Amino acid sequence: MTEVEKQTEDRIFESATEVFIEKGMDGARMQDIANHAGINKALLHYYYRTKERLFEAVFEKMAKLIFSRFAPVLDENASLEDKIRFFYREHISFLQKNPRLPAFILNEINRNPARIRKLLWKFNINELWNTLEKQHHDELIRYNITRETLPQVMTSIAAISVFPFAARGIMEVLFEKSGQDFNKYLEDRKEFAAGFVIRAIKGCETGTNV
Amino acid sequence: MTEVEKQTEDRIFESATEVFIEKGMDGARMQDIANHAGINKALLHYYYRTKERLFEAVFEKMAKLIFSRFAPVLDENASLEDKIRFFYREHISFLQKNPRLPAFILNEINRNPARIRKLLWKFNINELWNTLEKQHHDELIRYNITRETLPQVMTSIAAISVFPFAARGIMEVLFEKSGQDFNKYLEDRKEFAAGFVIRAIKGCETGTNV
DNA sequence: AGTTGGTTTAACCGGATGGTCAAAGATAAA
DNA sequence: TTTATCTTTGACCATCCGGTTAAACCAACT
Repeated sequence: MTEVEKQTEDRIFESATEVFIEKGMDGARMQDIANHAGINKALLHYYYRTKERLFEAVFEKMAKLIFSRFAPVLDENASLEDKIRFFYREHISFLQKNPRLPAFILNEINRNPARIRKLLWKFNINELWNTLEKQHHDELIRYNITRETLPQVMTSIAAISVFPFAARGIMEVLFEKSGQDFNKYLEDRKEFAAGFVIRAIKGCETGTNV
Repeated sequence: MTEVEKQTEDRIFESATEVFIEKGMDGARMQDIANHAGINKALLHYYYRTKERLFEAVFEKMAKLIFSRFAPVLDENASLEDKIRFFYREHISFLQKNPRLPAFILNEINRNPARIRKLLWKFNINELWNTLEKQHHDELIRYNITRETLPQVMTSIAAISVFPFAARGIMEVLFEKSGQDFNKYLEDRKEFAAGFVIRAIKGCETGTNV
């Protein structure tokens, strides 16, 4: 039945997601995924012909999931500063719920750059920047952010929320040793990151107004 | 002869480094490493008994290489701001020469957290922070950086230089599409990052002086 | 030349792994 | 009940891969 079929296919997909995220494409075993889903290994190949295709399905879903989180920021009708605050609150909360996602994506990007190339090719980055420039034209000028420095700013913003998760393994040890709590750090980071970035871009305001 | 022996062992190590960095522990094949070094596969096991040990040797060397780059900053006798500038100049230059290192380290940390745990256990992070606090006590107070926010600041600093390399695969595509140059971006980033961070921490100076 | 000790190789081993296949089970239509 | 179609399984296969072994090679010393 279609009901059962969907159930099985979904269970496979979910199991594959867990195993792939934990072990990566190379480290994951089809047998592990089958065991995890409580089914026969042959059934994996019945629904997804090869390991490669199964992985592709998982990766694409996860990549879209993580990138789609960037979009809502643009829809908001708010000042640039408020958007930055909104972004960090949402984005770090999302990553708290999916803490292994960044490492998974970054690892795969490194392992197989061609895949992300194909995926990103549809995605129009120029349009995103144009939108940003239209929405916040005055603010960008006031903050002295040009077409040249915009990538610098954007990547810095992303770095600050993604890095702690990508380097989670190191951070947890360091925090443990210095008697601090990683979760508290993440919770605080939502506000800290926003303040940090806003101060950084306000710091080079042109003196024309204030 | 010892001369020849060293040559072989070094050639193995170098080949292993290249292959492991490109493919990761799981993706790398002993046969590939042997081919790359122009020797028989059995010879790998003669010098490094197992794949695990060979990888360990490579990983430890690379980890030390990347972390040792953080130390010289402390030795400098300079203001905090100058140290930040110095750090980004040096660190980004280093990563430009070893662009795949961050992804390699981060990936392995994710794959096998126990290893980095063992490695970092010797390394005393508290001492590093104490040193920092002693060297820049007044500046930290002026910038309102407390024992609680210091990790926030430090991780943000690291994130800003490491992230572009960890996410290199994405960035290159995006830059390519928007007609900008990734290398130019990295070159500019040495100064931009420093300015960005300095403005961020100066922005919450206590008003006692200025 | 013969012996010794370290180095290098070809050939091989056993288990893991991605993938296939034919048959059994289940389900709904006739 | 029979038939047809889709789902699920156990058994199996070919290949890959890390690792071993025994013999060849080679340099130094006697």
